[in-house]
Amino acid sequence: MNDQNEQSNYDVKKYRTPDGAPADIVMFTLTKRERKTVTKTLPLRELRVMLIRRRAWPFAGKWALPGGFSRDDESLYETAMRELKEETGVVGRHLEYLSVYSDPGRDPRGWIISHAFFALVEEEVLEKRQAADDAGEVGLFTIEEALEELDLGFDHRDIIADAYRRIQEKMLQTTIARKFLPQEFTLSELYQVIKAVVPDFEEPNFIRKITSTRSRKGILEEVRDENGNPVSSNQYSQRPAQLYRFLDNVPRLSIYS
Amino acid sequence: MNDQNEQSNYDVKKYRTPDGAPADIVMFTLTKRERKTVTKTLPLRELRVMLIRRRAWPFAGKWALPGGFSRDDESLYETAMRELKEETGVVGRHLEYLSVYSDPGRDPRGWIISHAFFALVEEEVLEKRQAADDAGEVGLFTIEEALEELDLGFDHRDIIADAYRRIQEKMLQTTIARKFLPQEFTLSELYQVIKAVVPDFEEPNFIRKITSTRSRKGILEEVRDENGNPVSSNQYSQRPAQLYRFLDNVPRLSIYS
DNA sequence: ATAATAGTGTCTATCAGACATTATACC
DNA sequence: GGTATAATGTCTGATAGACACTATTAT
Repeated sequence: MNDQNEQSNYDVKKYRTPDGAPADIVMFTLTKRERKTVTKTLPLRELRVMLIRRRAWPFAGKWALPGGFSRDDESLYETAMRELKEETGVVGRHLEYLSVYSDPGRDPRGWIISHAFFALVEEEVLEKRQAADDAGEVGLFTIEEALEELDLGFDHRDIIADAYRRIQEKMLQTTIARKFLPQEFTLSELYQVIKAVVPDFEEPNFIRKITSTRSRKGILEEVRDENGNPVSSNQYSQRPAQLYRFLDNVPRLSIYS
Repeated sequence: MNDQNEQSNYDVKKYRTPDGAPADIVMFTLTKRERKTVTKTLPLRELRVMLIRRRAWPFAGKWALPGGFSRDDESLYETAMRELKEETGVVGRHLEYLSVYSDPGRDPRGWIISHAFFALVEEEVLEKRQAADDAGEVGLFTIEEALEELDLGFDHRDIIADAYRRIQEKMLQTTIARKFLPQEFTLSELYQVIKAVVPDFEEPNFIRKITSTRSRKGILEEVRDENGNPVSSNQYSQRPAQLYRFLDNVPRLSIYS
């Protein structure tokens, strides 16, 4: 029998092995800022990324993504969930795998292969959390700040750039907008959320397209009360606006049809 | 000074580290089979996955994805390129990252975090290669065989299922169809390639849509000779068919517009 | 002539895109 | 009444979807 066919002959330490496999999390949130105007109006929404200031070597003092090393009893998804909770206090939000970062030399601590995730969180969840800890060590930055102004540790600028591209794509092709909205929302709110993530999205006939084109049936439904009457809200506008909620249907997109 | 701020105090071996970070490759190819008919006709095209029969423990004798461990002087993408070449003889084809597989216990050799890639290769490249090595050890299987009939090693069934979903999505949303086609091709060939990967794709007006809708301008262009006359081919049909080539434009897709 | 695949005509309903207009509130 | 946002009307041209029809070759 071939001696490679025996477990007892297998030596897991024959070659050098990685020094760690962390999960790093790009946590996106939409901040809402009240606007002081004469009449009711939508708050300003801005896409922001959470960063923490590093205390330890390497890159001590620099801003970087929250994250930490995976353990041998958990999947990387579980690592990301755990670190998200430990480092930022956020629990159970949308968390999705992005990519792996493995260029030799990317981490001065050794051979460290990092797995990036991105999370989407409503601002309210963060506000509770932030009050609870050391304010100077956690920051919410706009994408422009994170990508152009800050000097980030590791290759985290690349990771954030990739995550931004991914979230823009998903914002247009899926219904992840729901992660930044309450259960029931107006179409202006939805439009504003999309534009906050994809600034060059323009759709003058947005309301009509989303409400009355056959090909988009199944994305949204009107909210109705127990008598079947449409429910509207005038929280953000003079004239009340119809409330909608997301359904689970996402049309299949194709460049060929 | 905080003692965590010194490189000299950093111990990379304080915690258990992974026993390896392999790259596994889901190599897709479209096999072409001549059909014996009275007249000229397109060959049958079928999507297939390359598997190798394992020689060593674990899962010796079972079919599994080609792949191998990453080294500390290369990125995982480079690992995948190298393994693709070493294990299958294929060089320089489309190779793209898929996802990470890290469930505890997924590999009996230890704590091994696997990185799946997928590759797209024309059949011709494989044919040259296959003749050159031990025929029994390499196989090309249809997706149905790989997912339903074979008993694969590791979690490779899940990986193939994920890769299949991904390639179906990309086939409709990008121009990766070009990876399975010659530089210049007819619209029937393109349609056939799409259907080989996404069997339920149906578009009766395919030719008209791709050639004469404004919103799809920039995907394809007609091949023309030095005098500007359209070039056609009758390799696969009685009546010659116009040849096309891909351009670099891919329209941005959105469920909202 | 016949068969086979490539490609166009044609018709209706739907959709896109651009503006104008009306509707419903608060002030 | 004035103002702000929500929603609809309306018009033109483009597209979708279905089916019939014509075109170009090999045999």
